[in-house]
Amino acid sequence: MTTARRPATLDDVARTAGVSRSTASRVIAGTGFASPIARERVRTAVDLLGYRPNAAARALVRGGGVRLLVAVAGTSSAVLDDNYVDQVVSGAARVCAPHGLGVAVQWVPLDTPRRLTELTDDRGVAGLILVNTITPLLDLVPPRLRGRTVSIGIGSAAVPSVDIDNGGGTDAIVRHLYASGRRRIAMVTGPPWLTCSHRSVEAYRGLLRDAGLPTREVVGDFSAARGRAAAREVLRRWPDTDAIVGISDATALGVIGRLRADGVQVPGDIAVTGFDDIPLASVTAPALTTASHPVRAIATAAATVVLEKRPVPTRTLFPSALVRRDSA
Amino acid sequence: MTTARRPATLDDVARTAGVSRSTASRVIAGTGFASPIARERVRTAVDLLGYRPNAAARALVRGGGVRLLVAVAGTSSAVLDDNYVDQVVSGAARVCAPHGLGVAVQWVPLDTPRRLTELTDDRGVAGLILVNTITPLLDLVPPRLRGRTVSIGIGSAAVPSVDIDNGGGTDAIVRHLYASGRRRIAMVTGPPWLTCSHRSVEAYRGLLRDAGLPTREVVGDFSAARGRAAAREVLRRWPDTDAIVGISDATALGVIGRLRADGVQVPGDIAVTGFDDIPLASVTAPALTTASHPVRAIATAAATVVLEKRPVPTRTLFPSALVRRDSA
DNA sequence: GTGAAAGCGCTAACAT
DNA sequence: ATGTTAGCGCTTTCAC
Repeated sequence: MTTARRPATLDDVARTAGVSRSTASRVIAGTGFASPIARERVRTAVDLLGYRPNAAARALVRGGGVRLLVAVAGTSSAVLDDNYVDQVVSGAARVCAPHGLGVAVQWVPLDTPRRLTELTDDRGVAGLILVNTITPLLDLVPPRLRGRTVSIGIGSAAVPSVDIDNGGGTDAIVRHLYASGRRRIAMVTGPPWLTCSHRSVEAYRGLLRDAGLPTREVVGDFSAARGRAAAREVLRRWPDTDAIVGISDATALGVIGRLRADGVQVPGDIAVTGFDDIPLASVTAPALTTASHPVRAIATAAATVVLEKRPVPTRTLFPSALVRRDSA
Repeated sequence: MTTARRPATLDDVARTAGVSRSTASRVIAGTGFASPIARERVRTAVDLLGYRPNAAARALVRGGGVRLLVAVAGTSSAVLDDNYVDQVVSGAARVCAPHGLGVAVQWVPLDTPRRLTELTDDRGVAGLILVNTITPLLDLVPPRLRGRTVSIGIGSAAVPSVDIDNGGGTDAIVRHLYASGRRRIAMVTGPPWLTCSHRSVEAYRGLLRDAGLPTREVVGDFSAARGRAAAREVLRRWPDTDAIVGISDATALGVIGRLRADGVQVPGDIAVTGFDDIPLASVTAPALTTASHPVRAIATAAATVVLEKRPVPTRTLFPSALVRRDSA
């Protein structure tokens, strides 16, 4: 038990283990050779002294950097005020903690993607998680960070992506709507620039086309406020709509709020669906029919990919499952 | 414009500025003396080269650490799966980013507070933000981190606290209820061990006592599920209840869900209030009457205190304002 | 006011 | 298999 004082250094460990620093370093870092005896003695010394490698020193010599950067693209820095981003950052921070790494989050202006370069020029950046990416951004990832970058959203040849299968989730939702007899189905989409939300829209279009049904699209932005406005627009343009697919749970909640204010019954007159399955989705009235979106698991996977920097598939899709509740 | 390659080091800056490393270091770190001319030349060199100090090297020599640790106390690691924690971590990460620092988050078991010591023994920890603290934890903060620790919740002589004025918020809520004619007011509290939630309960008790009204308390845990169960319990124990104060918005939503399932009108039969003013509070049906809780601002303040490590008041309370909507 | 020199704690050749 | 030797990039006495 360390009595008090200065945390133990590698030197202390080596000394008490009766080996050289190099040997101690090898067994601790798990790199290079070491005899079983040496290994054992070092191990003992380590937890006798309560030794914890100094992340800064390690990063300095290896040039590995000391924090994971979560770079979020968007039109304003307000993109950072988002529960989705919070979850990604927090999830990554959780994975990083045991590795002696931290997480930082910064906004990358959509119209000035090269701002990303300033961020990644910093030697302290050990890895990069891109959120809400667009292609120009992907191409700006510096060679130094190759293999240590992952995108939550669309990827590229050089940047693997980890994402939700929103196409599949939307597919399940629209099928459910269709199966329940809905035929005049509208959709409140995400912002057009956000490439990864296109898959949802495409799933919606594909299904309706196959069914010989016309599409009814209104642009949204994931927020409840836009959901409200979108609902009004849908009602105005297509008064006979019998279902509205929201791009997010917040959107759906906004839609429902607006509909109710207009005296429209949900799901009686119009069925409404969300996407995300936020914790509150089961508590609202009516409880939301939606599709799951395991953001936390995705963030964890993304951070893990960056930390372990071992080869990964270009694209990992987390399944999205239909969650049937009362709103549709 | 740096053309490509290896990021500039302090040596590069010194060389192009025609001064010694020491001088360059002084002007960049803003420490020590330097002639205006030297200062100027270094400045120029810095942005000519796009120089960014290497956080790891800096941390190594100064022993300052390289990441902020958010330590969250709780009964299980599930405390980390919480929107509140997410916001704190994300907010802190945002503040840290420009300083070349990262954020890590870890759980501290409530029954093994000394686990905190293992975390803070790490030289990489530049500062500490305690969340959901209890007194034993406060006393475990090592001297090394004095002045670089802040608690979101209760504090101590050695650890300043930054927190929400939940006493004030609850006060406003209960007064509002009373003013609307409610007299049989129940409360769903937070977990008893969580000291900082006591202030809410005390405000509730104080007001009711002053009004000569009996208290009706049920233990909750901030979750909607507990809110549901608590609502049932309230109804069973005090069937004539006409208002329920929830310790959080999620709690209130759970309460409302349960009440509605039982055919109870909200706010007609029973008024229900939350606490937090989450984004969805205005979208639910009925829209939630609640008290604001600027978690993000609090997290930002906490991280700032830690980073700037300048003397701060022992206790900073962020005001909580009543937000009147439809549920009460 | 400025520079020379000595590390911070660790890893990675390079011997041995 | 293990030890010796250089640094990684920066800050900071300590002389000048």
